[in-house]
Amino acid sequence: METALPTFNSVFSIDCVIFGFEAGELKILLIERNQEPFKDWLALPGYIVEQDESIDDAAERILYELTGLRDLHMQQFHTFGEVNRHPQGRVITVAYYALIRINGQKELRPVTQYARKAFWHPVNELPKLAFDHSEIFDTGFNKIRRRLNYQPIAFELLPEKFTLTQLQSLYEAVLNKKLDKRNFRKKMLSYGFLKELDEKQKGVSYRAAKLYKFDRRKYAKIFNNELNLDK
Amino acid sequence: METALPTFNSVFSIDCVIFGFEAGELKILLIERNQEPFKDWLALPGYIVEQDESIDDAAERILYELTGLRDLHMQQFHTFGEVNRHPQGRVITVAYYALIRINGQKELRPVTQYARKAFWHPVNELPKLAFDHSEIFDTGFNKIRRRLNYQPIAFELLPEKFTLTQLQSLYEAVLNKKLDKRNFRKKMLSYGFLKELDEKQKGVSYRAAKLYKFDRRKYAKIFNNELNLDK
DNA sequence: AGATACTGTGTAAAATTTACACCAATAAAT
DNA sequence: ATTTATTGGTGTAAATTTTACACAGTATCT
Repeated sequence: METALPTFNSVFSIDCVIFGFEAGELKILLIERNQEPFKDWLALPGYIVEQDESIDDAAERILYELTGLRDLHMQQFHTFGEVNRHPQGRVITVAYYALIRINGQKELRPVTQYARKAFWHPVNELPKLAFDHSEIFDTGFNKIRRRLNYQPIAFELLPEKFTLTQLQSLYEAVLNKKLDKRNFRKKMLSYGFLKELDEKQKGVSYRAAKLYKFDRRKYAKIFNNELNLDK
Repeated sequence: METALPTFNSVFSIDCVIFGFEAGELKILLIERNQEPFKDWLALPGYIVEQDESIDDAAERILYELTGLRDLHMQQFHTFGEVNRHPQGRVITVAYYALIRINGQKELRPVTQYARKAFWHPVNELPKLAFDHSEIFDTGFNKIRRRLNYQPIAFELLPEKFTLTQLQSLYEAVLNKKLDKRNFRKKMLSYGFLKELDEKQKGVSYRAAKLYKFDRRKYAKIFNNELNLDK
């Protein structure tokens, strides 16, 4: 395709802020860079968009190549376009987030040379990251904190079957505050999109809790009304 | 600056969704294009980012060049990166919105050749726009609709001094629904960030209403608490 | 049998949201 | 001067939602 567009030596990239939840703790996916600049630094998984792929496609591909994870539901949340954010040239990056259940089964294994390894790191006490990735992370964390209140993102972080206590501790981890147990349950159940299972938690050394499932269909009804929620 | 980055022939652009409010009606700023592709079509004001300017700076510059408007508080809301969204090559665009009081004083006058003219158009019954600008507009409109509930954007659309009825009709225009007069006033005033002036509306052929001002300082107090609003 | 650790439940008070209608004030028209 | 037209400005009661708060029940482990 011929272009009449003025251009300069410019690059689009994608950076991914991937949240996971494990042992009551919120974590984020980092890589150890194996390439200049910022070689050996910790960074968000991120790389350059190809000419023939949309940015949404690029986000999926890049995350896969750097971490081995696929099929996440990724969503863009902000674009970072300061002139000198990349030391080697002009790079504008579109940041995406996704949420995932951390699962011992899913191995984190980069399939490119650009990352030496990928691993989960608690969101608290994050080290300094390469480029402006610390800022990107902060922006992403604020975004999901807000979206937690009006999007069903919590359930992407939990196993398919979960207890109400697990759900609550996830909310507490994201919002960084304690919630009242009775009020939390009352409210969650009142929405009507949690399905109580005939099953209990296993392997705990105390009274086992009931398991619940997120009912996406029922949620959709409520969610479709969400835009005119404030009648 | 030398670069080791792989690149391709690619372009960043900015598109602006600028809302204005006039005569109880919500409007949007359009241009008539004077350049291929989509010559003579209506479009959002938008153009290409330069190498040495941040995307935020570019947004301001581009809006000025195409419409003559400056010093708006612009905010990015989404990035559009489909492969074929531009017929002449790969162009990824960052969309910004801003809100402004429409004011006969401020002339709309493009300072480049790329736009033949700029003008306000009611948001209802928008014609088909160039590129994917209709989609960009829709996304932006949904964004401000949501933000209206937690950001003081309404006041950017109104004159400095306004009546409660004007404020209400703005909310009604953005949310596209009728609100109850007494409840609306009660709630707005209860926030405490509206300052009642010793002045009344002029030039109306009926009982003049009191004028109010938005008190940004008081708002800031409330707004700083906004993140932990749900205690 | 006892210790441990978490599950699961209800109610009353407070705060917020909703629904709803009429007189007052002003300017324009007669 | 009177009437007409038009919007301004106001309160209350009912319904709903949110908040604060504590203890007995049950599974497991020793």
